[in-house]
Amino acid sequence: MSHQPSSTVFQAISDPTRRRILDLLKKQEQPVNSLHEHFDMTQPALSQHLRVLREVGLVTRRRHGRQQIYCLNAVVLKEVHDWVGHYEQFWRGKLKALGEYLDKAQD
Amino acid sequence: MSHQPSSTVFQAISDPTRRRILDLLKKQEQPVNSLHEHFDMTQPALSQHLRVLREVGLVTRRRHGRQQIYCLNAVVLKEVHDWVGHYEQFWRGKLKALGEYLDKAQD
DNA sequence: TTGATATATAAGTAATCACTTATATATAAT
DNA sequence: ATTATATATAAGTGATTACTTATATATCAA
Repeated sequence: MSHQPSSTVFQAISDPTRRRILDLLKKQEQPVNSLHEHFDMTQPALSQHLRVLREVGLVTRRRHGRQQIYCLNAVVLKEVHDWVGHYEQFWRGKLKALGEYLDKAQD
Repeated sequence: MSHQPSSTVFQAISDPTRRRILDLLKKQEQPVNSLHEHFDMTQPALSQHLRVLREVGLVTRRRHGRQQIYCLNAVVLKEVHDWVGHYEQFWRGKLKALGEYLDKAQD
């Protein structure tokens, strides 16, 4: 039972705007207009990014009056964390060796 | 001298084929024809994916006779690992709480 | 040198992308 | 009811993507 990680989460976070949205929601859940202040694009453009994030489950929303409050659902990122985690050993060894080399080179 | 719009690591790993290439190179460095056996696409298509990976530094290559041996350079993934790492706390708490809830529910 | 093998690049294409403007929907305020 | 506000959807566009086939380059073998 080896399922490939679903392509969609990786694709969702491949866009810098969407990563920034997540970074903002990490600090605090907030409505669209509040998020919009941080971006140099139209409101529909932002709403489209939010839709992509919603569709992969990275954010949820709830209505508050006229506003939609967007909220991070970070657990979806676990898939990415797990995948990249399998590579950690491959750079940790190298960086450690580099550090030790540099330490010695100082003498 | 104009350079190509440099794609980020996030963009490079957004494609499932390229993630599979990295997974294969994680097990062992290998030449293009060996990688190619695992994919249902033409050799040029694979070479183009390898180029993307090279351009962001995720792989290196060295010539061995007629072959080019591709080799993982995982340290580039540290950027991704660090970014998702900042979200870890947001799912860890929730999952822990869920686990405890399920434990209690068993009684 | 000639031909085979391994890989890369070039050119073309259909699908997807990230945007835009225009418009629709839902709620709130007057 | 009418108007304003907050957000979403629709339709259109140019750029980028992931592929294809055709061709170029580099190395090896005869």
